[in-house]
Amino acid sequence: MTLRLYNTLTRQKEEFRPLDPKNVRMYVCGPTVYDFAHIGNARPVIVFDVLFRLLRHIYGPEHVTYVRNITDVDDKINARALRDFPNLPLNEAIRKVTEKTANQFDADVKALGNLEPTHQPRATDFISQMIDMISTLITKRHAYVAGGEVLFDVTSMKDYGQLSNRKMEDQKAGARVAVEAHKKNPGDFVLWKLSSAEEPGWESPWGRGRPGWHIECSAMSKQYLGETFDIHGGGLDLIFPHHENEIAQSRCAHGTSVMANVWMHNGFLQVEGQKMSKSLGNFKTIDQELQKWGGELLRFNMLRTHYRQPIDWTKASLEDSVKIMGEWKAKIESVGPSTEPKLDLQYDVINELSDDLNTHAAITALHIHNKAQNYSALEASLLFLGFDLRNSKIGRVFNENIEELVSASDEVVAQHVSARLAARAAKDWKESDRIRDELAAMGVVIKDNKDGTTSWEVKR
RNA sequence: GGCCUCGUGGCGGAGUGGUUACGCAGAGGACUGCAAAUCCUUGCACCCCAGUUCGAUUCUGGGCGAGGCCUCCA
Repeated sequence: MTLRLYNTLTRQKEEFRPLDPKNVRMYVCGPTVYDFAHIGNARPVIVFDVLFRLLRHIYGPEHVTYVRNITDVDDKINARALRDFPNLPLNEAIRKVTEKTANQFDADVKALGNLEPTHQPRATDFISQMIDMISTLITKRHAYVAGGEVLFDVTSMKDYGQLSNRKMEDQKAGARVAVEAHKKNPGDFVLWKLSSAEEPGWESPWGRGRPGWHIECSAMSKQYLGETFDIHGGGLDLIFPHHENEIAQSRCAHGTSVMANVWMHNGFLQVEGQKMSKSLGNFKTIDQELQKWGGELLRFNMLRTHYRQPIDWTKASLEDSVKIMGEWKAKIESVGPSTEPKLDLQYDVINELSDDLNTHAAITALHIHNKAQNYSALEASLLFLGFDLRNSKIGRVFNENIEELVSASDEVVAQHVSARLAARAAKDWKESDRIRDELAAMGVVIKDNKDGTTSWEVKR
């Protein structure tokens, strides 16, 4: 089994060779918890969960460490805290905001069928490690204190810009990057900044303040995965500046030539062909989409597109997914109760995933198992990918929608169905069809089964 | 301006130097009182131009087009 992964650092697919097969280490940047996570936030979580599953399969579950952080120190959180809890002391208000949204995130992610990461650290629990790292950077002359901030000096690192392939002099300094007098170079970034009395802060050698955005990931990855590890993942937008700066911090602090061997980035998500934004009114939270479609469906829809491609999140595509998943669920259940389907995991699915996580090709393999009526293999593969269709509600309309679509109670539907059965027994086709039309008007679709019974389901 | 993606049939979306992607929708058939569901069969493609090649959708160059990043936005 050869696992090949596309590495942003080298811009090509490479064979994956862990530093230590007994402890394969992966770090993924998680969300900033200032509000409900949106559907775009779900993409890296799902994509890297599939990679986590694949690594566990190849190296053994106990030999893979997966860290996904939660950012709970951020100026947007502060703003949210002031807005939502104006009467509480700021630190308390912040904790309320981050607890609520972090719990929501956990619930969302679980409903999407993701395994729990090995560790899910919060930035605020690692302030002292960040302070230590910043001190080291100052000692090694990679950082300096100026204007109430500790700044990283990008010229102190010869190959800064390697990941994003950027040279600082090419950037439109002055036009896009604010030139601030206290910075030695426009590209220097904040490691620590002082807080005013109203802002949250921690004591440090440089005064009461808070960490910059990038240092937390450097500190937490060091804590759990060491100075050098295997895979670092996140969204495309994090390549610059976040990941570039993480690399700078970690490598300069530890004196290493690499931070992570493989850097992986998922593509962005659009909604109905447009960028998702609050101003366009097409902003979708995971929670809303879960209510509407259910976790399995969102997960499936996400994996139908290769992780590096942009994905267009459309109703049409979701409905397509409903058809596929609904059929598979029916097929899997048609063979009776599950008996150890895990034993029937086929090579083809693993093989496709091993080619840079080609989930779409893996799904094609599932279609082929379905076609071949190999439902045990189908179920095994689905379980491997995180789909438990037997316990899902695919094919059923969700929650409140059922009320909208079916304008009659179950009893009324049942009365119609039995009246129609009687008409059919009497070969009164006209009456039978009339009742069927009536049911259709209520939003109910009739199926006459081979065994003479009639079943119905909600019309989509 | 700099850096980076991508352009495949009605739609979604893989992949490949020569041979069927796959799914949805469409068409035909089986089954059915008629339908639905299911099963079988099937039409439809690789942005434009030049080059390399026996042969390119796949490689190289150019063009056109779309998107992202350079703003603590996954």
